Amino acid sequence: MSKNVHTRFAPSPTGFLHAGGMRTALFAWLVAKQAGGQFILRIEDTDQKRKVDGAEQHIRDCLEWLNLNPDEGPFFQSERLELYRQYAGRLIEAGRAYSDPYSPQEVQKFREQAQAEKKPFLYRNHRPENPPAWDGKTPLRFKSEPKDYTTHDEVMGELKTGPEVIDDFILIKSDGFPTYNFAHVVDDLEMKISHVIRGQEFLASLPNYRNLHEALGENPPTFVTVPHILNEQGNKKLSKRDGAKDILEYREQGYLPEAMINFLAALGWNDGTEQEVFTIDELIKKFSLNRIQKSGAHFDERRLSWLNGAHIRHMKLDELYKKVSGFWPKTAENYDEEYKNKVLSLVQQRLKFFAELPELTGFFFEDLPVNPKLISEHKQLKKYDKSQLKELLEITKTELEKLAGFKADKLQETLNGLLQTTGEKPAVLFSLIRIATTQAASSPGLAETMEVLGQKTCLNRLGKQLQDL
RNA sequence: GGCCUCAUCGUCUAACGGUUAGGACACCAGGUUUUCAUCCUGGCAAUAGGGGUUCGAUUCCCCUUGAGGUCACCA
Repeated sequence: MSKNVHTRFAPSPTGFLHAGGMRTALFAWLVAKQAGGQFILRIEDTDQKRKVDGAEQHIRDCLEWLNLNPDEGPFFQSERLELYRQYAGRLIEAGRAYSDPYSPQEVQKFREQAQAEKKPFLYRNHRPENPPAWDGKTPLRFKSEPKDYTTHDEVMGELKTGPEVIDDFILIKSDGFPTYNFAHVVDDLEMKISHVIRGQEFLASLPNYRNLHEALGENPPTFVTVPHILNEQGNKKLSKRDGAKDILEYREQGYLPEAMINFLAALGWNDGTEQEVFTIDELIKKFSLNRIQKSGAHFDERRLSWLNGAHIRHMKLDELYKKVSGFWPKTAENYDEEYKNKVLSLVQQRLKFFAELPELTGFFFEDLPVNPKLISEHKQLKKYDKSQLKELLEITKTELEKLAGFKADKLQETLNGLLQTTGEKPAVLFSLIRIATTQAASSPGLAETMEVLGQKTCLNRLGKQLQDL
């Protein structure tokens, strides 16, 4: 029998989201969508000190950008304190929770002592014999029952652990807020979460969660532990302080959500075939937890960039046109849609992300100043005298002036004819014309570019180049 | 330090115990009458080390090494 699939993304609002958190959200979303289940957003704001203004909105913006919209939520743990108290009451009644009588300093001493002995710290070694009744002003501890576990994880497989990893962790802090360890278990039960999908940092705590589930008399969910994404150097888990980028920076740079999703999904997952580029629908269909990689993966921005270019190339022009609207150079505002569409069609195949658009298309919208370096540093043209270049441009100009109908195929004919009459190689003549008409280090095909620029602009620019020679 | 997890080209990865260890990114070279890009062709490049088990090991077992995580009134 299959249970209803409920997954959740449960970040704490402590800053921006990076690729690691975003991928966890994506996996949870994919699992829910694939099964026709529910994807729930839960904000884990139980640490008031670390809470950052705007972080929650940022989380929603990220999800919205990638279109991973929650079916339920957001729920806020800070608004559910009563619920955690109820569960805590159940544990106290069952004799499975007790008041922690030590001061933080005392606990710290125990910890240092354990460290000095090169042993892991276990609070339960100091478990008080007759703790006072819990008054809500001290931490409430879980009274664990250390034992062996074999825990099944959908990614990691069977995990065997001994009693030494089970400890009396804090359920409710002295400020009245629950810890993550307690709150997430309660919420996952209450929200009927079927698959708990989260990062590797929680792997070591899994047995403790099972112990808590047993104390509550509840069944654990399916555990899905996703390995970390490492930074580009590969020596650290991706983290904010280590220079990981805010995921929204990629939106600002003009990356496509579908490319980002493709990239994140393929970072640690594959479908077993040689397919590299996936649509979102394909991912929903093909995603599988048991093909998630067990080892961490390096974040490789070049791969993201390639993938984004690939997705851009696969787009229909009018669709692409809508997406790039905010990225044109300022000078493009005087030009109409038809013109910009033509320009876009010429650069579509060389666009990696939209922020490159101004650099790639600037010369379509304004006359760039003549840049003598384009000739003086050109590997062929630098060998020519100015007078020679001048002559070539003069001939070109006269030919183009005569031309009626400034179309790419006609232009190509004319340009080919010029090769004949001048006896020059394309590497010389075409480069020269291209530089004169664009003043750019690179451009789309010469004839196509000239057609879009139009006869008047081309002749005008040839004239300017001639004056400079 | 204890415990846990992981280990194939620089990177992402494929390979029922039997493959010339495959693909992709990146890089390099060539081609598509200029540049950049696309596209095509080719090239470089990996099973961390050592022991087993087996007719045969990237694959199973052990040890070593390396990497990551965890041992908070953070999540």
